[in-house]
Amino acid sequence: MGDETEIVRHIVKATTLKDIAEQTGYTVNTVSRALKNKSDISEATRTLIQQKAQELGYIGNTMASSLRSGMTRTIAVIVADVSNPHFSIAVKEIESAARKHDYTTFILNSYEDQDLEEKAIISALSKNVDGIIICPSQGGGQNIAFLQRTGTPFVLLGRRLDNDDVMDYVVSDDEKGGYLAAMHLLELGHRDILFLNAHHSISSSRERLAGYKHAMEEMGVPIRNELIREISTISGGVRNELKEIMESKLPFTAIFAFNDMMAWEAIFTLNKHHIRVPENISVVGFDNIQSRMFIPFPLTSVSNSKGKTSRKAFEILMKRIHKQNTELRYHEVVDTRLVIRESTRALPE
Amino acid sequence: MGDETEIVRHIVKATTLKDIAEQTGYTVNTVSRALKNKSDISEATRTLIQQKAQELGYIGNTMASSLRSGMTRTIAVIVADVSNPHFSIAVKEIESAARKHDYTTFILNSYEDQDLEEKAIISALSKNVDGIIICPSQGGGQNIAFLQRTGTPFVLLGRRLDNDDVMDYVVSDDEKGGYLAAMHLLELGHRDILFLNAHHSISSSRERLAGYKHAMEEMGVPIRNELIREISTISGGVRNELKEIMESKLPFTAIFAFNDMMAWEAIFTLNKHHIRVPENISVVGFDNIQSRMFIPFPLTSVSNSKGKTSRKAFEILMKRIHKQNTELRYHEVVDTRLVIRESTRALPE
DNA sequence: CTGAAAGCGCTTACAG
DNA sequence: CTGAAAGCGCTTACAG
Repeated sequence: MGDETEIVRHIVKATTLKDIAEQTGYTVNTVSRALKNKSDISEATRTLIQQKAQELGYIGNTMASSLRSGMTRTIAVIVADVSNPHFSIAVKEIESAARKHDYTTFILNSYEDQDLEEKAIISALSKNVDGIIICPSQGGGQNIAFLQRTGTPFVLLGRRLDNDDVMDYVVSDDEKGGYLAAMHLLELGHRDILFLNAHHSISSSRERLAGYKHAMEEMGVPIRNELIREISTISGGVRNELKEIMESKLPFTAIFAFNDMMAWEAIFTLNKHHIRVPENISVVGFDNIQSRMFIPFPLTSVSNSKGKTSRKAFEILMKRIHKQNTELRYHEVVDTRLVIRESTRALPE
Repeated sequence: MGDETEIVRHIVKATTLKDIAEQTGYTVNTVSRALKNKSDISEATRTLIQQKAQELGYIGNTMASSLRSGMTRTIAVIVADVSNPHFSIAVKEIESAARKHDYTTFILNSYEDQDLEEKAIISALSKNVDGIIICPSQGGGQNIAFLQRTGTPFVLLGRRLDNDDVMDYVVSDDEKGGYLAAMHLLELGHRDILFLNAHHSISSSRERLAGYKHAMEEMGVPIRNELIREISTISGGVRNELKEIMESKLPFTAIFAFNDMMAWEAIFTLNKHHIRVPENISVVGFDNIQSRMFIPFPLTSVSNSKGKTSRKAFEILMKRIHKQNTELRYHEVVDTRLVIRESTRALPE
């Protein structure tokens, strides 16, 4: 331990309704009702009590009120890894929307691991959250099925599941995104397009692949499975795979990466091998992180409107929590579009 | 709203201690003690009760237990903006450490705004968090002073305050970092070093400036105030400032930016004006984000060990929560070092 | 080793 | 318009 200084410890007991009641002569009940602006309290009483609360620096004990009312005004967001900008932007947007509705947000990482995801869900449930926004981790939907059995409202964000017609979800139009990315490269003359995809248990991975294949077929380019790779989205996965591919001498002139971080890693790795982007290889990413940060490398990328997607997920969760339209499921597919920058160029004839 | 499907709504009431008590014939008290592995429960009873709990899928109600025990096993992390990788990495590390100690983490953004910071603190307090890790927002320490008066344990992360001898903090050695960055540029022959700094109410801003000045003085280079700029750390701030500087024709050959995001934005802006890094201008950043993400632009940057810093802050918070060493304050200054990449080069003679 | 009672700080439902 | 009582689901402190 570093520098350590002596202090006087502050011991402060939080003000409760009881304190306000004692100091105003009303009962705890009346104080509670006055502070919540209930209609059947006289104006004078309300003012008096609210002033006293202000004076004492009263901060309500949400825990206690939740225990009785059944609502915690708390939600949990469960993502693979907040340190991935794609998720941190979503978390920011959700926290921001939640705050405006007076909800507080738990953040939990699942690291694409089924066990950690289950723990995260249980952790959220034991905190009695009113609802959960979750990007289901790769590897299957057992945890989500469990979550559904508990009856706690939740919304899937960014990925859907096989049986998702009984759940709410907000996803991007990943098939269109995959199509746009591949078509862009095809139109530039590329034929050997390496797809650095994520695990096929992730719906967006499957759908982007469908889009890729669709574009290839439309242009009459045969689909070669050795060009389609499933890679860990964890940092370092692309580097290892790409090294192997280059050693195997598999020819390719363009890369379509599952997300921008993987695209960056691909470019980084290529550069290490003195291969230049876009001079030697064209690269397309997904997520358009560049719209939020001025990354100095101008990456062509599929934009999936994280702000809109996140806010939509929160809105739906609110509806679900407040039991509106309980017979309906909300299935939102947010449009994607291609943002062309300087990481892609035409293949020389 | 998009596609909407009818469903059967699941209504599930959570299992409580009472349910387990009824089904085993013991009282709620005994059930509680058995599940918490208290010593004065017979082995047979413990096993029976734990099996029944497992069978019923019992998930404890933390809220209820907190109300009685006074501990929520919940912490809050308050940062300027989780979508900034510097903070999202810290949040990830803290959440990860917290989970291992069975703590759950609230995330709150202050956006460098005093009012939002106050609301975030109140929100955390009303959730009865056991402790708070906070990166104090720019503009003064009134909110932290308020937080201290409440008696809730907290640790400052990344920034300290004037009166911080009465608080715990973990910061980087910012002065050393500023010194290393400036000295590196000076050794490369640069003299007109533009410092794109953050607001002076941020301690790390003041300390990095002190390091910058120290290096300049050591090399006998006069300090010119027009080269030292205070800029909003919000995305877009650098671009505007830099445009203005270029229009004013103020000459500079190198930039030292308060953080990597600002450095990236500077490079992005320079490139837009057809100025190349490092050919025309050298750039040094701070935070070394590149160690966590394969950003394809190799930025020279000051590394400040976010993993170590975050974990340290959590450890100290734990000590504070558990009232260890209450007479001492923990003041940690984590070492910084320069990581030289390709964004800096010697000034031509 | 187990139980009966009280209480954490609120809100709810009802009485007057 | 205000109050007295009960209760949310646990844990604590004590009794036996």
